[in-house]
Amino acid sequence: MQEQQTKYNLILDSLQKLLENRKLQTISVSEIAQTAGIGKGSIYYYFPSKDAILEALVERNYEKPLTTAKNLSAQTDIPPFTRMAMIFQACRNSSAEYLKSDRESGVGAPEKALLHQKYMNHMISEFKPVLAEIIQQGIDAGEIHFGNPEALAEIVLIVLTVKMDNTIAPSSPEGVEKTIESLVALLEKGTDNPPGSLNFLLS
Amino acid sequence: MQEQQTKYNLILDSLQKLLENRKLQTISVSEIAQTAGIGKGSIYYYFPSKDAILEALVERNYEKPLTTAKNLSAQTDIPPFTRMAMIFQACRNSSAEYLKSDRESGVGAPEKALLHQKYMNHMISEFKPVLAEIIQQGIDAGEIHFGNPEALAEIVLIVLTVKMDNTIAPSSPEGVEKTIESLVALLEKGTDNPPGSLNFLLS
DNA sequence: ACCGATGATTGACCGCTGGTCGAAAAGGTG
DNA sequence: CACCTTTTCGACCAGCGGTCAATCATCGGT
Repeated sequence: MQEQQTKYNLILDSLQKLLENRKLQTISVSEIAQTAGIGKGSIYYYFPSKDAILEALVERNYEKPLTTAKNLSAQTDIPPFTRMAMIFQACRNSSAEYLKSDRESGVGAPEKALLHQKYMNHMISEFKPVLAEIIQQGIDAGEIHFGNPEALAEIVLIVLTVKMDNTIAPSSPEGVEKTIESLVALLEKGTDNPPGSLNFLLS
Repeated sequence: MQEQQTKYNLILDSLQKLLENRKLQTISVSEIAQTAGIGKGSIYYYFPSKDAILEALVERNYEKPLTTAKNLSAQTDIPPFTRMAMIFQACRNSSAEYLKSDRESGVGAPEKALLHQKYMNHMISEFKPVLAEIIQQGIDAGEIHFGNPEALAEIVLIVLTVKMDNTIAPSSPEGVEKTIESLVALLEKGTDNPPGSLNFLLS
């Protein structure tokens, strides 16, 4: 019918909508069902648990930026640092989507811990190999000097993710920017690149 | 009586014990009460909610390493990098205490998200000013070259905490070590210090 | 056109939870 | 002893995540 999207996605949509101004613990499965306009039992036909709904939502949200990042790793004509910045932008955009609720509404981020932990987990583990590959290419091309590309990718992703999420050590937008600037400076100096060669600052 | 420790601490002890091989969500307040050998109602006399018990437990566990770190910031005779390493050790020891359960028992770290988030939050926000102060002293003494000591402290703490917690992007113990080694290398290079001047590797 | 099978949908239901509350015990002071 | 405050308690409550037998929809086979 007019529903080309499966009920599976309908449930995810409902949870996402509810998550915009409520914390997870206060959202009941019955409520998700009600919002989706279906019976509570149906939810357990598509998902084994409430937790699994959240997990699926996280995965769905990072699908797009992840594939663009993967495509990026093949674009060897673009300089590695530029591609790193592009991945950073892709992440920032997609994370902004689920985080705007925290910033706009007064909810803050009291206990969406599970959500945040899952987002960060997904983010770091999925993007790490892609970013490591790009760094490796940079090393091979002599544009980056560093011993362990995997570890470097992890460090960068950890700091970026934590600061962009802004749940764990929350600070003002300017504070986030300062930290990221310093990360960039550290990165440039640590990989024998001149200041300004890494340009993340487009937000 | 023989109880010199208040009931407040008794409750924290019980939660800590239960947390050693169970995830938080499966531990009920009644169970904590039972373990502590008191009535369930008494728990709500000392704590406003289940969440508050966890919060208090986190704070209690980081009390000791935090004060030693604070004392360390006054010991200006010790070189800054050495003091950084000492703080790192203090953190590692105290975090090891609450994490050993994850590593030893088969529980893994499926959903203690809240616990981990709270630990990391506490850790980073409390240690940051102390570490920043030490870095500032290092800059003043000409031993460290970096623009923004606060941001540098934050970057270091974020990476260390995330990797030591090992919940968000879990990896093998060797993987953790590799990442920390790379962080040290990045730090040394980024602050114009020779390789080996920062020595974290005593675990 | 009818049937049976298979998959999808449902809400009443269950055990249990975090949290409340009035009563009662314990403890101190005169 | 009486009196008051601080502590302790467990029965109780609304509501939770999750289950399940019953129902409904769809459709290929005859």
